[in-house]
Amino acid sequence: MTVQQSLQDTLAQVGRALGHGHRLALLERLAQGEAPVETLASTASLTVGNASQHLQHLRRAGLVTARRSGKQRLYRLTDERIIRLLGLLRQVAETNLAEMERLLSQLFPEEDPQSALKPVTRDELLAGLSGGEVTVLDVRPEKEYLAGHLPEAINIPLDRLEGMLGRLPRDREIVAYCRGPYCVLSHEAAQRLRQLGYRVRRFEEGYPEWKATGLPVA
Amino acid sequence: MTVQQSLQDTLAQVGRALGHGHRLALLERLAQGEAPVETLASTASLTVGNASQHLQHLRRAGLVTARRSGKQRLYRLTDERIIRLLGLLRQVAETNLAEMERLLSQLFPEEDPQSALKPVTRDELLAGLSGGEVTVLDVRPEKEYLAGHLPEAINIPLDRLEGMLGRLPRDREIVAYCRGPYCVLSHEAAQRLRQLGYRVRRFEEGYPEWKATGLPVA
DNA sequence: TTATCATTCTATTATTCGATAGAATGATTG
DNA sequence: CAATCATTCTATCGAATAATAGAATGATAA
Repeated sequence: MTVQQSLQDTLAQVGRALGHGHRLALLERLAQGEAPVETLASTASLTVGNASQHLQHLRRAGLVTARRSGKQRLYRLTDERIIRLLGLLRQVAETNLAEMERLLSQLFPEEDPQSALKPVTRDELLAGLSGGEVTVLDVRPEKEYLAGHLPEAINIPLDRLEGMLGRLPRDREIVAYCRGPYCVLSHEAAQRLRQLGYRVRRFEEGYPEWKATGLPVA
Repeated sequence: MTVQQSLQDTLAQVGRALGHGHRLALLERLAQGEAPVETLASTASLTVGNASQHLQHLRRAGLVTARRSGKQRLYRLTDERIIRLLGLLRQVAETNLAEMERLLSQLFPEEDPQSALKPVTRDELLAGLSGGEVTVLDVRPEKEYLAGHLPEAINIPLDRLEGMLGRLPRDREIVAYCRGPYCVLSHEAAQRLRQLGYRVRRFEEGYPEWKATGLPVA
């Protein structure tokens, strides 16, 4: 076994860590911020034991680390670059696998590229923000909002949407975002708000991607 | 099984494709340019049958495609982004896994960051090129050189180094590059040339990374 | 100190994956 | 059309991986 091969095997260990849906789900949740095993397990619909094992796997691959806090153990991503890695994985999959296209059209049925409802790109959002023309809406749970959010974003968790309409402007364009490109919270929110007469589009990325590119967060 | 889970499983398929040393070796060779199965098998030290199976795996994950040419089947990467993906994987592994550090210090023993021999970064090379101060040396096999190389690079395959010294300047700084960050050809060349009195350092990346960032190639 | 709680560790079992050898395919050459 | 060549496909076996349940750890709270 040459050094070259050992290097490749070590790299492969990182690749293998990305090679299971449950681990990707855990990473996606961790991209929102650190969390204890139980939270991670429940958002990924896993038993605690199983989640723990997958987290060990991720830890050995250097993708996550943990710190103690009371009797909990809080996991977090070791590195901002892991979010970029996941983003690239998505891009490569989207452009090269027909299966991805099929699944995405299921997830976001009416967002074909011709539609006026197609998601807002990062550049469009930045332009709208600096021009002061848009209101930014964060529809994630309050806990995730508090751990970090886009500048000047208003937080209305999806399940309290109807009760907090007062905080949204009727006359301005609203851009809703949530956890990431495949998160449906902002999509759902945009649909419901449109029915009520608001002008809303969803952001095509999420909070983690925004943060990972070095843009300001609050 | 929700759509979200299917998406994650599909992404995981791409991750899993990166999760085996042999497949990473195949991808690395493919990053130099398209090649038939036999070439790929021999550079990765695999039997043709085994290489073929791994290539099918990569194909299903959307990372490679093939075209016929005569009775050969030429494989290539589907996407420039795959090179960026591999680069990120490396970066994440290097910063988070102690094992990587250990292996790299074995591969490049005298290149500690304090040394004057530490590799040339992309920015340094670009500066040297535009200033016309450096000679660029490509030590890959001629075939790979002909498939694409850095602008104004001189090709001297490592195994013909001593016979072609006449093409190298004695008074200018020489920057040697090869297949990628973990390729030892340029390292080996630099060592041998230094013994002969040339001023040589190696480029910290390789041809594929140069090309993938959109820099000009010949 | 004991009890409790979050988490990890340790089998166990079922499933998937990787390597090999040999047959099958399918394009090209004589 | 037969022979050859590059590659893929199929079947098999051994190795690695994933899920589960239950025991063990180790920090905190009573």
